[in-house]
Amino acid sequence: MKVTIYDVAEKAGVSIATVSKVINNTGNMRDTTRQKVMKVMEELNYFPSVMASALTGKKTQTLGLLVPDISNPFFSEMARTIEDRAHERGLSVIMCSTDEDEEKEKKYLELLRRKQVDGFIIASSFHEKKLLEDIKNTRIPLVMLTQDAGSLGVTSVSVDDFTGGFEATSHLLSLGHQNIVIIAEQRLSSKMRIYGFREAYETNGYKYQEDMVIQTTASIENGKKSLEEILKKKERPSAIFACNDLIAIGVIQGAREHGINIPVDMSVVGFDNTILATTTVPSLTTVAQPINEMGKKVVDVIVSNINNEEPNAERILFKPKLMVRNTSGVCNNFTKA
Amino acid sequence: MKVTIYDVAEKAGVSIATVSKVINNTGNMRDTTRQKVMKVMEELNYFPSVMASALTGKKTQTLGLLVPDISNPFFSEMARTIEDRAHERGLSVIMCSTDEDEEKEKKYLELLRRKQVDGFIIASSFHEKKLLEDIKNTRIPLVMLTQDAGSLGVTSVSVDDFTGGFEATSHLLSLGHQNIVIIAEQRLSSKMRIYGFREAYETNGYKYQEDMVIQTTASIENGKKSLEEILKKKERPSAIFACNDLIAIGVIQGAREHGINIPVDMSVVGFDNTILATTTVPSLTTVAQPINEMGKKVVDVIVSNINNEEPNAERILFKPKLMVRNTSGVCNNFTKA
DNA sequence: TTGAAAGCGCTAACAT
DNA sequence: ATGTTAGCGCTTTCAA
Repeated sequence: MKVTIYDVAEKAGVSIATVSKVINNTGNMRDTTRQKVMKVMEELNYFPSVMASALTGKKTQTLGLLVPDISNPFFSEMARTIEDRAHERGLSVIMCSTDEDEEKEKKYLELLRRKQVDGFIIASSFHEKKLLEDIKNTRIPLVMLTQDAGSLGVTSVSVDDFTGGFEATSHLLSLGHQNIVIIAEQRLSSKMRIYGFREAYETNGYKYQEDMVIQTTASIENGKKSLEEILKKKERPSAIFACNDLIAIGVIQGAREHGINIPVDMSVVGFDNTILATTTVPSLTTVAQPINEMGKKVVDVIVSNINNEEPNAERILFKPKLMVRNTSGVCNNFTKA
Repeated sequence: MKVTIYDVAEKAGVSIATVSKVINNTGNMRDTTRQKVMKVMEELNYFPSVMASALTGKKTQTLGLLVPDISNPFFSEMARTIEDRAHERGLSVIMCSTDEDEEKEKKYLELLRRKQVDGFIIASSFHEKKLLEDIKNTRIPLVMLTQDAGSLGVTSVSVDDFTGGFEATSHLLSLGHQNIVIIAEQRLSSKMRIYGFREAYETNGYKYQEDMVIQTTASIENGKKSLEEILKKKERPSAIFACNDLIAIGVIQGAREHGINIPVDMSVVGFDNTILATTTVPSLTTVAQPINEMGKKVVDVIVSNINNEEPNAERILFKPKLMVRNTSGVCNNFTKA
């Protein structure tokens, strides 16, 4: 059977209270006693049960991470840094892919609560804000990642999407592109990128119009589909700003199938700077999010929330960085199909 | 405070035993009682604590998944299907990236044991086999993924690496390549792929030599480095068989930098068929592993092990599928630098 | 410096 | 059909 604190206590000839104290490194006791107990724990190959200690009010030492899709390179790269940092801080992480599906969001949240995770990192955009409020009211630490917390009053860590969109657009404009289409997701972060686009666009004296935006969700397939839609327009744009790399790559693949030369006939810029951006050919001009720093930061924030109980709601914005590569080039005025 | 079984019992005017019975859907009771209790649970927004029930000997309903690196697309894609299937079966999964590092393997295993996971899925190749034996002796269900269980006596699910290597090689041979170099990892699966290579190679009357193999670990960077090493050889191979896509892509990138035209000057075939294979240009000829089926299977196996207690050790091999794309072409006898 | 004992939220006999 | 109660493995006063 499993070795328990009782076994250790018995073999060491002390009480379980004493053993507990050495486990938690609390209380005072003779050094020889501590040594003795430690030795026995070693011999018995004893490991305290997280379950049992959690039941007495201590932490479970596990975090819940909700992402839209762990197989999306952006999130798997993010998950990796989160995992590493969490382990450094003594926490494990349970990952859940929601597909931005309302049912799953609810189910996973509930599940993780039942498992008494010490805190949540939410990188999936929640439909039902009430669920999050509920978490907050229960005083379970909660941090938003990759998105703003809105009126929720918790801290959020994300990239400065507005600036990212602004810079991507400025880059395109500086290359002479005026007829640009944006392919965006239904997330707040995408909206901010669009605002950034708009700001840059209008500042340059052009007129932003609603129909410059196409909505979709993140996948290569959807990138292709969006391009098809774009090609049906009377006027073909000279550049496309995709709100993430997956979509951008779909566009590039679709373009190839249509014999559209990128970047000669059309420029493309993505967002995220995942592994795919450097792996595709031509390599993708994209807006980099500092994934590693963001991942680290988000666990540092949640850890401090867990320890301090003080839900100080900040908005932490990281600086995006435009990575100019080979899918963006000067506009050749190729505006007719 | 957190609402407990007592709160429910009190408000419903029954004992906690009754509440427990409705939670677990066991025992007999008047239907009206069940209804009443359920209603109260609803009203109180009550969720039973997994901690507490696990402490009484029930399952924690969580799985431990050990992979080398969750940010490697092969593993993140695998993790996604595992996660989905696990959730279908009522389990969450804690993911840990070991980097194939002995320290981390040990640490994470211990951590997960303390958290009383119901079972382990091990996709990381363990240095210290004893740790795994220990798990097995403790009767915690354990399944190997992506690798053979060796003498461990547990079930394993993997692709038929030997056949995969064989087919990749046959493909290359049929294109006229004879001077082939393999870039492999230090894992058993790579070894099997090499054996497959060897079988195909020798069957065709060629002589396999140790120096046809270069060892490295999975990353684009290492693929590049390996190519550098290869280019230092007196004779440049006409084809390279990389034991996974990441390495293959590194080779392709390196080749481009050296002005080597793929597939004209050199053919490359990878292994895994991750998203990167279709995303790179030219698209990568690679050996596909049926990631989705494997992921499903591995959780089905672990779930049945958890339920039946019977550690029936099978070796489940999935069929690989060669995906011929654009990095492999006929040999142009380009053997001198 | 050490130990006894109550309690964490739940399950599972065993009673009633 | 329902309730009483003894644990599960640990933490934490409070006493000794």
